Amino acid sequence: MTGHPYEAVVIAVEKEEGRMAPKKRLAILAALECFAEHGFDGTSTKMIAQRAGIGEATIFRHFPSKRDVLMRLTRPVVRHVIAPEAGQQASALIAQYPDDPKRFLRETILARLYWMRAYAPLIRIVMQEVLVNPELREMLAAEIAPFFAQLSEVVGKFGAETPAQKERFFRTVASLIGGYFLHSSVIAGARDWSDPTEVDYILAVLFDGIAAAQTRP
Amino acid sequence: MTGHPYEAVVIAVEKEEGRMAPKKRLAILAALECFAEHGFDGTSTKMIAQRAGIGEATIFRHFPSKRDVLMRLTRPVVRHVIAPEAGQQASALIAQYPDDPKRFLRETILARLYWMRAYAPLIRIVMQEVLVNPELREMLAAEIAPFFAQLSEVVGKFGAETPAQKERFFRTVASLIGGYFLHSSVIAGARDWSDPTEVDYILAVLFDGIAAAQTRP
Amino acid sequence: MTGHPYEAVVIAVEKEEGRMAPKKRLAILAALECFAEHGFDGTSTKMIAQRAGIGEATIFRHFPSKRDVLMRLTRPVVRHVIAPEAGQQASALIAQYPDDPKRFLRETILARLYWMRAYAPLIRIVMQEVLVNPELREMLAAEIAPFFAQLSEVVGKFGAETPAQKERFFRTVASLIGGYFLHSSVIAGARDWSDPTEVDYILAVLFDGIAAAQTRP
Amino acid sequence: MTGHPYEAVVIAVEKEEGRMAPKKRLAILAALECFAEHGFDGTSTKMIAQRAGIGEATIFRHFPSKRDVLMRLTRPVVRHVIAPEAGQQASALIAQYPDDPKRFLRETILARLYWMRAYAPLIRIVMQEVLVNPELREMLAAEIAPFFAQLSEVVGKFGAETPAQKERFFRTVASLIGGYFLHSSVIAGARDWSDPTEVDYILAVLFDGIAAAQTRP
DNA sequence: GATGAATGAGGTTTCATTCAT
DNA sequence: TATGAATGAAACCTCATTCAT
Repeated sequence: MTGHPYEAVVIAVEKEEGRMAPKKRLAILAALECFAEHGFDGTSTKMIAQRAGIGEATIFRHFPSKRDVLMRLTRPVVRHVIAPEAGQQASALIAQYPDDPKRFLRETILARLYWMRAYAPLIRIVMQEVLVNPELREMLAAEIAPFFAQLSEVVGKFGAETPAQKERFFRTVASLIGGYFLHSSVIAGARDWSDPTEVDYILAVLFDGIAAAQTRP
Repeated sequence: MTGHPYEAVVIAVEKEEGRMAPKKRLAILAALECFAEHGFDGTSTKMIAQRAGIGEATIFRHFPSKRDVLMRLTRPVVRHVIAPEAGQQASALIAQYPDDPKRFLRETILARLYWMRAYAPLIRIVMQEVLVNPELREMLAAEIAPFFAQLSEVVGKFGAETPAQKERFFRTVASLIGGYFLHSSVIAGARDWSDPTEVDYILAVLFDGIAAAQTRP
Repeated sequence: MTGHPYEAVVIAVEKEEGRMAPKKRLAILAALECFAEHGFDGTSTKMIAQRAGIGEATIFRHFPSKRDVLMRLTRPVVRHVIAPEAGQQASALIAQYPDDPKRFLRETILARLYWMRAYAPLIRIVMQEVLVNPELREMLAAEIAPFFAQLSEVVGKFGAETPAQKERFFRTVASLIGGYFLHSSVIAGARDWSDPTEVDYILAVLFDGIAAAQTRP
Repeated sequence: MTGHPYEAVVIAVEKEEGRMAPKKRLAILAALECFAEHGFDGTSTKMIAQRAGIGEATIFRHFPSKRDVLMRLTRPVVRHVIAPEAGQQASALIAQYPDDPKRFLRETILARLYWMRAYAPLIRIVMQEVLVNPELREMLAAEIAPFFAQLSEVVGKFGAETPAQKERFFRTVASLIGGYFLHSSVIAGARDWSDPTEVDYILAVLFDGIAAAQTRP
């Protein structure tokens, strides 16, 4: 993660597509920056090319369309970082805290948040685009499903046994994390936030209800 | 709310701007549909005009710009319906259930959801645009603030006393409602959903924690 | 046919689509000139706009695509001039020379040639495009079919009775006219040509064979 | 002519330029197919490269420009096959049928048609491009002239003595063959055609007029 | 109030071609 | 020999918006 704040994305893309041409790398980094600043529709390919210092046509040598630039950035980030790496971590954590699902949940959420922050701009764009782009929606669903499956067992320890219960469990946790992420990065991004503190609050709500959660610092 | 599913928006706008020309009404309804289907940037003024069966220029007789179409639809909905009407309801509910804040919260949330469903497409667009459109963000903040202020007292009954605690309280509730709304309208919109059932689940989580919530049907 | 050499095309298009905006007229005339000079693919919409002295976007207000410009020019010319007007003439000529099919054929061919010359550039482009553009091919086939049907009877007087014989008859005559048209306009366009003389030669070939035809002037 | 239907073109080109690199051969075959399907302007170098399974740059190692691909395919075909080989055949035929010019013409036309079919896609492209590409036009004129000169004497036997008469003679025959070729390959290509039958029809027209020709099968 | 006409600016994408390897 | 990478130029087309009627 040296050199460029989004270098991690390049690495993730390379894991997927193999070593890439230098200008393709530049294109990806520039696209990320532009998308983050102006949103997907607010970004033109010319913008990307100029920021990357490359010819506009070069983008289209490496990506068949502008839409594809977003997809090909998003998929590796989700797959290689959010999902499988998360999967590894989840396995490790399950082994580490076999009798403390609460602790396990805490660490899992914190790890997810860590990566959401690392890719914050991309996450925001995805959150926005996903409401309007079915292709992206399907891709996300496909990538996230295995992660959910893996967590299925642990979720059982919280009393969620039927698929419906599990779905609600995931929705609840995802809502709380997502809500916090948006609050802390979009609505009140200027403030200082302590992820562990907020996650502890979320967990307190989850385990003891919101009233009890207020007694936390 | 007869005639057209989004007629309610027209009524809300008329409360703000007075009786409107018939073609303006058509423009609004068409814009809502288009925005909901393709997002704000994915919608062209030509698209709106065609769906409305009016001339493209007519849109600009009634709205100074495309951006204003969205703003002038959103503001009345938020102001006249979500916020103040909600305020009235909130006052009534507070009076009605002075010693049962839990019940009060339930009714309040259900009422909010009722209106979210009535304006579903607009809500979705706003959710999407708010991430990328600061003007919209500020407008929303300004409209929602008084509503929060009004609820401030009740929130105290749940142990949220400091501003920070109140903010977290609101965030938590908003996240859970928002998450449910998206789940039930975007991700799994085809399914049959029972708002009261799901709200009861949310409340169970809020009051007793997620494990206890699983014992519900 | 005053004002502009291709004015006739505008008139034909207007018969089809109703009175047109002045800039649409300019666009059509410019498109014709450009197509004639550089072919369809060799002509850019920018070129057309510049020659017409209008904005490029104006072309697309009146025609959904560049391809459509060609189609919408070609169809009226073929329909209103080559085919039906030809049909009227054919009827008149049949009536005029009921017992002189040779004379009838002569006048018909001469009239066709007259119009081919009037729209020479368009005819050339169509001849070129038709080999590669199936849409254009189908359109032409549909427009020409009724004309052939109408001539069917006269053709019988030359001994062509079965459909196969009629088809060969048309092919033979069309080949000779087409060959002459290309020779006189593309291959040796600079020379002076006398259409009546050449048509008489063609007819001589048709009626007495090529050897006999040589005795003509 | 095994391996690939257009192999004959490769052989003709090799007669001109010597044994060629394998990828050049692939490029030629692919170019022919693409040109035939989409026309010259409708074909991109990328298309050719993809169909040939080679790199786009490889085309430019073997041909200085896209335009040259067409020219370097066309010239050998015309020079080595249509014209000189035809010349040889013509000499042989003149010797073979010194007193039967009609028979001579029949065999000559049939031989020409045989080769037109062998190079059908190229012929079609040339027919199309020649209308818009003066360079190609001049090249063709230069290649065909000697062939015409050689036939000049025989043509005299049909009564065509002055240059003007000869030119008309060639035009007439070329028109009828060209018309038949287009009819049988483009307009009604799906049907079964018997070249000898149709050539006999053409000859009947040429020698006895169209009415007499109808009595043929 | 309503709109057809018009457009400048800019969008994404394709093109034929060059060059370093 | 062969090609992946790269690109300037230009292609077609769309956009939000103005204006005369």
